[in-house]
Amino acid sequence: MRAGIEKIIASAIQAAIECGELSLEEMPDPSVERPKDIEHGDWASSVAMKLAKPARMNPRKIAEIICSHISDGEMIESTEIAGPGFINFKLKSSAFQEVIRKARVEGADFGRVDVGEHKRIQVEFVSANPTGPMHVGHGRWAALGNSLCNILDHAGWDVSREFYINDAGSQMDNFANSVDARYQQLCGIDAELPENGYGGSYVTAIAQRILDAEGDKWASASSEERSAAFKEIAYKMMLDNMRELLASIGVQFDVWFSERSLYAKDDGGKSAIEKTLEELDAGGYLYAKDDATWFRSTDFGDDKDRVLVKQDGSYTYFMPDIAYHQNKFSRGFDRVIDILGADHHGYVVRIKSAMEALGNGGKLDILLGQLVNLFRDGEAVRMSKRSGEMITFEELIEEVGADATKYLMLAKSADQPIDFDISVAKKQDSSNPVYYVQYAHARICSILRRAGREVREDADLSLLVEPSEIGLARKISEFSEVVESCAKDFAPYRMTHYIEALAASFHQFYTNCQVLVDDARLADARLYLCDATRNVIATALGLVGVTAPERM
RNA sequence: GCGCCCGUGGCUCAAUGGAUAGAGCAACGGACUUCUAAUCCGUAGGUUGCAGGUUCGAGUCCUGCCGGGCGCGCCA
Repeated sequence: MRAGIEKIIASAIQAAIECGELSLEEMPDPSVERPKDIEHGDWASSVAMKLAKPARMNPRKIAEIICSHISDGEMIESTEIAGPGFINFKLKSSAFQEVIRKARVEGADFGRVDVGEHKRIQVEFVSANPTGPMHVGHGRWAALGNSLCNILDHAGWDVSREFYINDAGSQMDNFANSVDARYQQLCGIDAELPENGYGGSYVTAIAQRILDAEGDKWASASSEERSAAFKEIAYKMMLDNMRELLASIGVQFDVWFSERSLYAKDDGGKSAIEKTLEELDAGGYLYAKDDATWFRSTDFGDDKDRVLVKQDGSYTYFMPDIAYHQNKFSRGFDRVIDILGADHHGYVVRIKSAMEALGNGGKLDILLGQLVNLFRDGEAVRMSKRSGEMITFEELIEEVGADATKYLMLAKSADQPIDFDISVAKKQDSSNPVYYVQYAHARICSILRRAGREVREDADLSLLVEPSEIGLARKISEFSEVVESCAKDFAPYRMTHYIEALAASFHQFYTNCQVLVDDARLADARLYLCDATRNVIATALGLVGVTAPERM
């Protein structure tokens, strides 16, 4: 639709230039937008105001010239010049009828656009350490990443979802030793948690599961043997747990990437990390100081250089991260997105510097999300009353429900912190937008059931002339633009706002227009509109990762 | 101190540089013998933190303040 209007304006300007009424160095951007106020038409252009200076003319005069070259064609009902020089377009109702038809016929493909041009994009998100349960912040990234991927796919990208498993660092040993200590304690052996060990009750639960499955046979093994074995057992348990939890809320990953693979030697006897290090060295970005190896990230705007290989010869966490990102690009992605918590923002310049040094600058985007604070009845809570420990994402889902949790975590821009009030999120009333939009869907399904007949393909949509019918159609027509905008700005929250506006348009229509009326032709047209709306709500909710219930 | 993010009705948030700054919640007043009232309609509520600047046009961009969050390890 937008493209159509842009074309009309561009050719009108072209025509004006050709007959000498306008003189311009170059063609301007058509500057087409949706007016906020419906009084200003369906579409508007501010191009005349932008041309005032280069064309050295009064903007209203320019608007008049442009308008005189616009032929109404199939879409435009009328044009109007308003305010300082806006050109306002009113569309023919046939344009809306066409949108309604597409909205129903195209099903889950409605609103697909092609901003991605089938290029490959990878989104890495959640990537929670397998040494502890997912916290509520991870839940936000799960909701955000999943929805972003859905939207990018709808916008024509070839999307790959990835979870990076930090399974190689010293924290894994620490975790294994913590499980070991609990295991020994369960066996009646006097053992103490390592310093900085993991004290959470889930560690004891894992030890208990090992004890249940394998008995106390490990008690007599050497602590090295035990630790090595427990590391793998506990790791698998944690990973399975996360995988199941994420799958249960509809978040699936294409790739679970193990950090360990970056240490694996290839045929030439070198690991990915070693090769990345050599590549950086060949580029002249490394130097030695204080028995450590440093990366000259200040060359790329970082405020200090970063250590890659420590004095003791081991790598900093940053080193495998560079190799990992390099690996992503080696897999041929045109673009790569990391979703991280705002507490990692210091890391952004660093990793981007490394990618620039390795020739992949500009292809990496890092989406920082602000943190989630939990409340209950307006009071801040961090700890669970029951366990006395941090409230996990799993507990939150259990208490609030996956749909409401995901929706509410998605509904705010990523750079706004979220104050998530559990008691508010649990309310199933008008204060909760999740139910507002789901109710619209259920209401439509109810009408369709009541109708007792199929929606007619040949319904006469020209009978839809009431303001709330046109308003609903207009809202439906915006869908593909919202998809585009969300995809371009990596901003799924806009989709939730759109769904709420769409649901509101439907509820208004429902109040103003009886669907199942005696006039069968009118009823058919309205049923058609209902079914089209139902499809758009379901599709949009699918993009945000929330279910569209048929009954409530 | 330095860096990143944020300051918009009482509360939670919107607003690709565009027209009279919009929704929801809360408050108040209306609408169910009619397809789901988890809904709709109406009223009230604002100097967009402050001060400059750029622009035909600034909540939006730039500079400087004020206020809040987060981060500044050879931890991960």
